[in-house]
Amino acid sequence: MSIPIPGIKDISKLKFFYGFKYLWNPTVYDKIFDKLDLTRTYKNPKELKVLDLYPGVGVQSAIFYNKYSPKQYSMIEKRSSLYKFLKANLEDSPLQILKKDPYDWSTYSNLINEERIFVPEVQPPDHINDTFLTVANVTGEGSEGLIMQWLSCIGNKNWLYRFGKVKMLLWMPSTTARKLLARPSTHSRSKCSVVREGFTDTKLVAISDADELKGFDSQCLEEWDPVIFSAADMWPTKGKPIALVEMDPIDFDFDVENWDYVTRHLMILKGTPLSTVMDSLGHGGQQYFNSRITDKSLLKKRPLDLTNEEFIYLTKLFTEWPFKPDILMDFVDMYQTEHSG
Amino acid sequence: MLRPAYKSLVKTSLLQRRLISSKGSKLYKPSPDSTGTILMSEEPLVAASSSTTSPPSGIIDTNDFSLFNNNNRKNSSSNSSTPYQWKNSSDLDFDPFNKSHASAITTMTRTRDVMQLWSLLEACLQSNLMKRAFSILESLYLVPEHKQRFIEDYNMYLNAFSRNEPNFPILKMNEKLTNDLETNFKDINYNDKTLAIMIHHSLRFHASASSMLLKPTISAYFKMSVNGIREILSNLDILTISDLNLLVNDLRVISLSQLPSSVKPILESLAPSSSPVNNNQNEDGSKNLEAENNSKNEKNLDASLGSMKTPSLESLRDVPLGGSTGVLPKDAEKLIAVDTIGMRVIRHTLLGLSLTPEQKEQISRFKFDANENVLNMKPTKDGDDSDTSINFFEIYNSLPSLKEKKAFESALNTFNQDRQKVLENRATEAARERWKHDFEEAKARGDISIEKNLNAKLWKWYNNMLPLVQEEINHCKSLSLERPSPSDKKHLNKVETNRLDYGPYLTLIDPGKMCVITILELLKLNSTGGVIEGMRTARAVISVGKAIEMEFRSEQVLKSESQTFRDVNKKSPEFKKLVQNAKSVFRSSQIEQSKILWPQNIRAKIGSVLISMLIHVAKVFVQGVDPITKAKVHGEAPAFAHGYQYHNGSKLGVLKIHKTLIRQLNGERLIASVQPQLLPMLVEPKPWVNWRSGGYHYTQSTLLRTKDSPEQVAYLKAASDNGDIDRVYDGLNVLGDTPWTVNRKVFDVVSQVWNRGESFLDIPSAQEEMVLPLAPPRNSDPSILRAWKLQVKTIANKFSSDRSNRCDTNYKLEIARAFLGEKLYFPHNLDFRGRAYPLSPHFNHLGNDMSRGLLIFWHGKKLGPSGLKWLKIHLSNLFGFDKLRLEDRVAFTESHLNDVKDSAENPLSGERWWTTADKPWQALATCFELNEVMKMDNPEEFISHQPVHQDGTCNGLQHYAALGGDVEGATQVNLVPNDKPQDVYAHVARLVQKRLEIAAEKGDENAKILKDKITRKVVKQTVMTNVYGVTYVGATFQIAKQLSPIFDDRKESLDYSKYLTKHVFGAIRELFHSAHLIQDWLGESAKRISKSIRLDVDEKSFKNGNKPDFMSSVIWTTPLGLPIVQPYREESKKQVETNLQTVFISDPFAVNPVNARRQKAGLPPNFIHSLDASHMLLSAAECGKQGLDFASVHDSYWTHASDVDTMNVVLREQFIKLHEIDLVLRLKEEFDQRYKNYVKIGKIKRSTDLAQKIVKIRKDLSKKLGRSTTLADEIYFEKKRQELLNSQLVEDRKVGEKMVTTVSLFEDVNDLDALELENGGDEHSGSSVLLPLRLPEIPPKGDFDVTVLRGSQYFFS
DNA sequence: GGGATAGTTAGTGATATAAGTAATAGAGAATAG
DNA sequence: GTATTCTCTACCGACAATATCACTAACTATGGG
Repeated sequence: MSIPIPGIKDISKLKFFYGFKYLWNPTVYDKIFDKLDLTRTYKNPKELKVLDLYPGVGVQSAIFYNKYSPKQYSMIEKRSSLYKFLKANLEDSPLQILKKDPYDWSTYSNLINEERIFVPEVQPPDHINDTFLTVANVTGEGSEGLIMQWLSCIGNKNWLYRFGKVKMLLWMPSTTARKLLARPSTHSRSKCSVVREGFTDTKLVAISDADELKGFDSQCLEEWDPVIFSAADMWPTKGKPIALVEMDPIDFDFDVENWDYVTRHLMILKGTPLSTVMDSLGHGGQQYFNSRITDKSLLKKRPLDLTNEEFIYLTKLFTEWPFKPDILMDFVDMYQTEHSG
Repeated sequence: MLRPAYKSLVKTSLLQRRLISSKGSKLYKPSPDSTGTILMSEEPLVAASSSTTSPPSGIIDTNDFSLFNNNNRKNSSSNSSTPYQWKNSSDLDFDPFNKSHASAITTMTRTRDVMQLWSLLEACLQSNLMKRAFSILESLYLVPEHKQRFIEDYNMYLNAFSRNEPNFPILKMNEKLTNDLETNFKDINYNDKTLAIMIHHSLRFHASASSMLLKPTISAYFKMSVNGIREILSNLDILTISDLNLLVNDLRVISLSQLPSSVKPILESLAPSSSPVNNNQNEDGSKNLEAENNSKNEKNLDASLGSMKTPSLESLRDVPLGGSTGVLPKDAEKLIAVDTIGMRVIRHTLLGLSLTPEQKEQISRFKFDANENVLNMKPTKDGDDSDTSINFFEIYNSLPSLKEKKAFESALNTFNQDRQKVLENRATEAARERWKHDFEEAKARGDISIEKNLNAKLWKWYNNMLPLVQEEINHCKSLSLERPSPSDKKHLNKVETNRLDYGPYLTLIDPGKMCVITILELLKLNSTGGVIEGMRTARAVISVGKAIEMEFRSEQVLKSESQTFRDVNKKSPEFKKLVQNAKSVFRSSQIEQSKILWPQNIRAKIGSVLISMLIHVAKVFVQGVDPITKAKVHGEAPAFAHGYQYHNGSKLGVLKIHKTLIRQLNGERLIASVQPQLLPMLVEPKPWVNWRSGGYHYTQSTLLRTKDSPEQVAYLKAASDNGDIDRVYDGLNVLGDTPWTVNRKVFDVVSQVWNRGESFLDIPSAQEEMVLPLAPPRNSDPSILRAWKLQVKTIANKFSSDRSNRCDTNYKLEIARAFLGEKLYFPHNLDFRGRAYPLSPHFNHLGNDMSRGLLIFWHGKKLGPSGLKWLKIHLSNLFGFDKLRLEDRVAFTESHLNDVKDSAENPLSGERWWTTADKPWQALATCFELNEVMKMDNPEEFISHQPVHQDGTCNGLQHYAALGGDVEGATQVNLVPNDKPQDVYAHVARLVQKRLEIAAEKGDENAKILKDKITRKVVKQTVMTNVYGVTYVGATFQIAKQLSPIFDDRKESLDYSKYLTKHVFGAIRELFHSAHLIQDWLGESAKRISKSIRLDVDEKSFKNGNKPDFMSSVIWTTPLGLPIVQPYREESKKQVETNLQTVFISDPFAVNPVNARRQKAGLPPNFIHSLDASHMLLSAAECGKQGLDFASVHDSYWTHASDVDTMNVVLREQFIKLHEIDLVLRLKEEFDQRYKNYVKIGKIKRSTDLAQKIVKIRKDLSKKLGRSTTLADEIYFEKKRQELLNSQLVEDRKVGEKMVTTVSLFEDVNDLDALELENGGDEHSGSSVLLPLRLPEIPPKGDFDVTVLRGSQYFFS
């Protein structure tokens, strides 16, 4: 028995949410799932537990379920109209619909620890967790921060990543995908792409606008060979293009806090060569790094040009700096309140 | 839950869209057809025409309020003596008094360019870059609007040229002038100043190479005079005293009587004993000029000279005549130090007084040399003070007779005049000297001492920085010489291009001074702007730039002063006074002349250049631990580091200060880094005589703290030039003339507490390190990590705010220490509503309780019959018992006399009763006095210095009650006599309580829980801020803060607060119903005004034909004639590139649409504040007249205990005077007049006749134009109609009368309100039309008779 | 010497930045449609 | 013609985002006739 997939006529009645968009065309989904070839990772889909964050109207959820029939498929949807929509469509299906807020950390601790509704299996970090998959749609314009936070959770090995290397299929605005996937020496290279490089192996799977591809590295594109669909295949049809990425955590071993500080500060002046930019790390930074960096050609590079390996190297030097600044004090207090009754 | 996108993303993009909206950029290049009138920003944007044509009338020029006595609303509009000055003049221009909005758009665009050019011109001339200056002149000449004033710029140039080339022959100079004006600048005519320059040049040339041509040439120049010889001679910035001496006494081409009165006495005394022969001869010729030439300054000086004795010839005989004109002083600083004459005389005077032997000893030892004894700023150990300085206050107090006191003060004043000059001009050098001194001392003790001693370190930095600065200046100079034309920028790299921008400015000031200023500024800014150990870069670069500019300005004044008076050597104190007076008049005019301010971007650039050099050289020794070897490592690190921090994803440039230095700063006495120019003054401030002359002697300040708004300046200047705000000056001058001194006893206590480093009252303790909680493991739940981060942040912020708090206290204390025993004054100016503030930051009587406790009046007055009572009441007030009957307050103090005694005698070791007061430091000060009084047999004889306060009870509401004639409200705020004071807050609390009880009975759960928790304190802040228009949300937070101790859960407390706020608002509205009606009226009026359109707005400025930018701000005139312009407009900020980073600063010349929301929210409080400011200034002026010492903190008036009764009468009378006329009605009439021909966009029913007519006009028009019409088109035609109607030609007027426009149709409509559709009405058939702007009817006034408050003793108490 | 074209640059506008939305949430105005 | 989206949030003293890239207009330089 397969689960009915909501059609465009049904879903177009719903009003939209701050740029939240999703692919609705099942044929495109077929292509995407072919490309993903999930059974490679999940050899036994019957044991798979899927957590679907912001499923929207559940098109993807239904297709996924029909394809793989996982052991558990839980959707977390807070927005009332969408929740109602899901309830109505999937009333009698095995898909679980939970009205909780995916933004709230406590949702997960409740779900997993207290209520024990959704309990994934902890697996060692030598392979991708083959019984737990996360799927999310964070295409809303204001929700980019959430993606970045999830990324840093990979670095912290907390949140869902305490269960091991959990794959995530993540819908996001294509601009966000471009930022995340930027390679060194490209215009879009930024801190978050270094983070992505440091913690994950990420691939572009699908994108809603062929024009957007020019923002990505051509070599990578060749390798990824993403599914390209048109704006008509998503809802709402107008608005900014979206992209689907596949995100696998990887092994890493460096001092995350210091690395975070170093990358953050260097990427501010990302066009300034290391021969002058190091002072922005703290009092006398340039002098120190000049004395420590042995490969002088590195000094000619700009932060924008650095690979994560190079950032890790700089971080190592940074942590060995006797006069390094206090990285905890790296913020300003904008809101001093005065005046009391 | 996912948040809506707008919060983060869209918000920023909108901000950005706005700042770069096409408007801003287009303004740089005005379309060639925009031909506005000449309206440079320093020119009155306000009707120049009206002020010249309309006779001064109405309230502004009348010295009493008799014109106000019209209490009848219906009558007053037809009254011929209208309350505002401009009413008479409206027949000339169709809107004569407001050129600021619309015309500004077309003219301000160029103003911006001109301003930049000016400032550059001035800079180039000062740096002797004559070629570049000339090319700037050529650019300026091309600006058509500027032609009228061009000659002034040319004069500036010519003068610099003459200064540069003193040996340029007379004839050649004449040739140059002729050539310039006849070929280069054809349309320009010389003026009298030009002639003055030529005369000055001739005289100087003659001095070095005597010329036969001199006399004929000079005579010729005088004959060429445009406005008379006197006009030429009045250019004292050009002609020196010795020039005048030559002209009068040697060449005898002019007579004494033709001289400006300020210098006449000096020249008289310089004259050979036989009186000038040709006196009468010339007098006739110049008589007719006399009337018009009498400038305000001269009048003022005449007055001040009138009371002064002219020096006898005897004493002046040996004053050398300024015969030789020699080479100009290149270095004006040298001239400063010369001024030490007469100090022996002072010493003699002082020694002649009845002094103790010790005092005499002190005075004999004391060097009366202003340069060596500016202030007690030396970082000596405690207790040393007495050796090096004199406690003038003690000596003054110990003098037995009034006569001797007078003599003492007079001598002190003479001394202080010099010290003030040094203070304002030489302070940077003084700082430098001190550093050097400390360095040398430390050096003698060894290297480690240098590192330990802050000043020694600063000296090292200074020395290392100086060559860099000099080198940079050389770069700038050579670059400027290479490239005289500013547009010639080819082959320059980025650094050089920038250099070309700031170079001319940087070369103006002594490099050494710039180094000192930079260092001082950066130290001062430590821990500001929320940065943990450092400051914001943007703030730093601008502060340094501003400080440099300020230094430049005072140097300028000083330089020209010493040039003009350079040949006058002073021998006798009498003569000196004469010169001092002439100088002060001179200074006023000089300061006024320096109209040009440096552009903000230049300030930033200069600041960044200097700071980056300091970063480069300033090093500190640091210790660290090698993370690998764990060994202690020493090293040298830059003291400052430039970096960035993020806030909400926005970058913020910061300058970090090294921890090591911070620690050192915390332990130091920071006097070395106080901005010396803005300390309290040692002599009476220069009286305010016009809008930019008053306050400090050499440092320029303006009457109004304008928010970079040319509009505000324009109105202010017009009012000032018109003489409309003299009464504002009167009040302000009284405030400035009140002499103070530091309360030594309180100071000693504060000092002790401070040195202990413990937290005491609101002084936080001196912490070395902050203690942070242990970090949770990395893989903890994100929520736990977040909580920890938040905790760290909170602790760090607390730490940082404590430190900056302590730093602030340090400043206050050090300033107080420097002024121990001194007589000091606070120069004041006004915020844009007219409220007065001291100019000197950090330490003044508006500061916190400690600052106030540290200040007492210099003059003492016997308590007399009522003084003791008031002193006791004062103490009770300070303890918070200000809502008791007066006799009960007296009783309170009397019941605590033992506590008073203990507090005074053992302030720290005793019971510390005083620390339990609401305002402990002031209470302590009062205890000290009371304790002394109690020792007296006759308390009435006690001489008191303690200011006693009289505070209005909810002053804002008092004004509202008076405005609305609201009996109930008036009763609540003590306008009505009562035998005990009303407590508004308690009353509101009771009302809320009652409401809650009712609600609770109905079963309201919230009410049941809250009903017994309502205290005065809970509602106090909300009642207070309600006057300022606090919103529901804001009030909820306030109440939540009060409620938070009661409820554990923050969320819960907030929920209750929300509920409670509704009731509090309800209660306030009920109690002050009338006040709220006025508030609403003000708000509605402001809204309508700021949504209105001026007709003569350039119709092209309508980007979208139906959506104009609203440009009209709310403007009104206070009862004292001060024009208030609400400066709330949309901000436009730009990124400016500097050496360190780009900074984001607002563009002061941009003309932006008004911010209607803020205009609306601001009017009620601002209007009320403009009234309480008027009340204060009126009271101040009157108190001054009656010989009282007076000070104020907005609605708290201070005077001596003995004078409180008098002051109480004065302030009541002034309040009554103020409110005798209906101020709301007056405001409405002013609005009606000012915004007469404005229109607004509104909707009317489409079905009406009128709408049909409008549609028809539009159709016709549309046919003619061949496109659909817009509102802009309609505005254009209405504007045309108005122009025709106001035309001089009869035919035109006839055409105009026949013309029908969509607006003119409304002329016959009486009831606009009935016609107009309210927003969102259920009618779908409204059509957008232009309606004449109408303000809502004012709420009816009640029966309260304001005069009854004469008898209300608790009105102010 | 004049005009065209390629190259350069100054200036402006757009966008990204970090990463729990600062403590907060409901009204009122602006804008899109 | 209404509905959605955005913007505040008590007045004054008071005090502020920045780096980089794309694009364009204006200007310079060049090389060929």
